[in-house]
Amino acid sequence: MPLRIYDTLTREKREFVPVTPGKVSMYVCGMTVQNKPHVGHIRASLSAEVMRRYLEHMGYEVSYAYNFTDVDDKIIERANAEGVDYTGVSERNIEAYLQFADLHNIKRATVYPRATQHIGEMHALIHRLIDKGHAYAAGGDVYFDVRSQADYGKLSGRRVDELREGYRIEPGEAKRDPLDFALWKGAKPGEPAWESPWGPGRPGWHIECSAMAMKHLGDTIDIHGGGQDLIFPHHENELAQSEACTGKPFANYWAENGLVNLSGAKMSKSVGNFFFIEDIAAQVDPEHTRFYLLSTHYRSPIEFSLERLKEAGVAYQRLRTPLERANVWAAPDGPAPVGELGQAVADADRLFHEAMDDDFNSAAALGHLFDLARAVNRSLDEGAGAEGVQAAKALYRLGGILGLFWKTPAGENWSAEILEIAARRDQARKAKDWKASDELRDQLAALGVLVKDGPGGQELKKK
RNA sequence: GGCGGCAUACCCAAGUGGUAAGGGAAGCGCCUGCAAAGCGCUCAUUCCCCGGUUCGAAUCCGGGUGCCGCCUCCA
Repeated sequence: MPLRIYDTLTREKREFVPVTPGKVSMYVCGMTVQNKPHVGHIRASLSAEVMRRYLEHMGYEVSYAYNFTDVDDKIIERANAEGVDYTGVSERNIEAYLQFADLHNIKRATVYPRATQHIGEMHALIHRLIDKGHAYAAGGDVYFDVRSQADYGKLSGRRVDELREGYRIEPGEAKRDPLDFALWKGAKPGEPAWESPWGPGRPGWHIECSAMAMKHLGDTIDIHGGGQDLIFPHHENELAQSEACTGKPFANYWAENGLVNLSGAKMSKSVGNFFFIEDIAAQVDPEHTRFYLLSTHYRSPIEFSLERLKEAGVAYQRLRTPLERANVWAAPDGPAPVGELGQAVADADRLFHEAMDDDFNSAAALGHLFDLARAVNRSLDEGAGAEGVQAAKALYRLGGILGLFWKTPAGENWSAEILEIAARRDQARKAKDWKASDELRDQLAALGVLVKDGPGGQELKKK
């Protein structure tokens, strides 16, 4: 079954056909690095990354650009407040983003272009737009002329004449039409500025993405991602100026991800209700967070709370248990399972791929993994040995396509106190002193250690 | 006001014409000294409401209701 991807522009799922056979180009509007990364940034990155992983799994060579907008009003504002250069703020937040992306096993993009490193490319685009009559310079700024683009609004389903007159024109702006947007902003005193044919200034918000996408991926990219909150105006404007410039389609599939909600409302910087990923990572295993984010389709909104995450952790452990029982990380390859177990592996493999082929439906794909986990546990219970281990490895590989199961079961560094209590419990248990043994188990539980008794004796596990 | 999306069990969540995946929680059973884990079984005659199309609809059409997002910076 061919891969189908939902496209915001045409509002339908279409079979995926790359511009160049065997290759895929992806561009994702990444962070404006004015603050530390929050959960929404991680979700967007993850949504795109899973597409990338799956495309690579299918044999495509993927070029993936994730950009950083490293200069804007809020970055400047913050830098001024801290008495540092704007790069002091942007560099720090880019580092934080990469750190937490790594922590959640988000593969590094092919390239991380930054707005300020593409000033020349932006100037070139602006020149072309002015030459073609789609842009005009006014008062040190340069604006895109929205009405010069007949199909402006096609991505977000808006029409210029229907757009509410609720915007405002900043003092000093010289737009011909209120909907026109800045390609180049003339510098105000004290702001970081770059020289340009229109005077010193800095990029408008949208032109950077067109410049970076075209430079690194070409005039027409296959997949364009980012949060759904960017559809208008950002993606709309990106599309308009790019197509006005090249006359070619800018992106073939607009695959925007759904937003993260808190208590039913959108997580938002402006509202102030958001979680820094740093704070989540301090309390929740990154594997659990990744699993949770993948358990809802990428285009649906997702509720984020510690309770949900905790539930997801329990569910995720169900998937990991058979892998740990079989120790797939260390087990050598062997003959594929046959019979009923072999059938369970084949079914899971097929259903997993069918789900992912259907617009990267990781939620459905994960559901099929649970069926395989049960089959593996059953075979392990029945002493299937090597076959069960190979079935577990099949589960491990499927999860790996989604970037799960990357943590090997770490040998825990138990404190001397815990080891001492555990030793006493082991003794009590061997002496069949159940009362003492259970009390000691309670003590360990209070210290966050779970004790499991198996044929080989007791086993300690972090709760 | 305009544009878009969503509404499936106690909770989360798949499912876009063929007769309701999966997970959590809960209950029963097996296993276990007891637990934990695992396994087996139970848990929506029904998919927000009302009409319609169809042999057949959670899925399509029309009309409601509710919630969310965008229209200003936001992933």
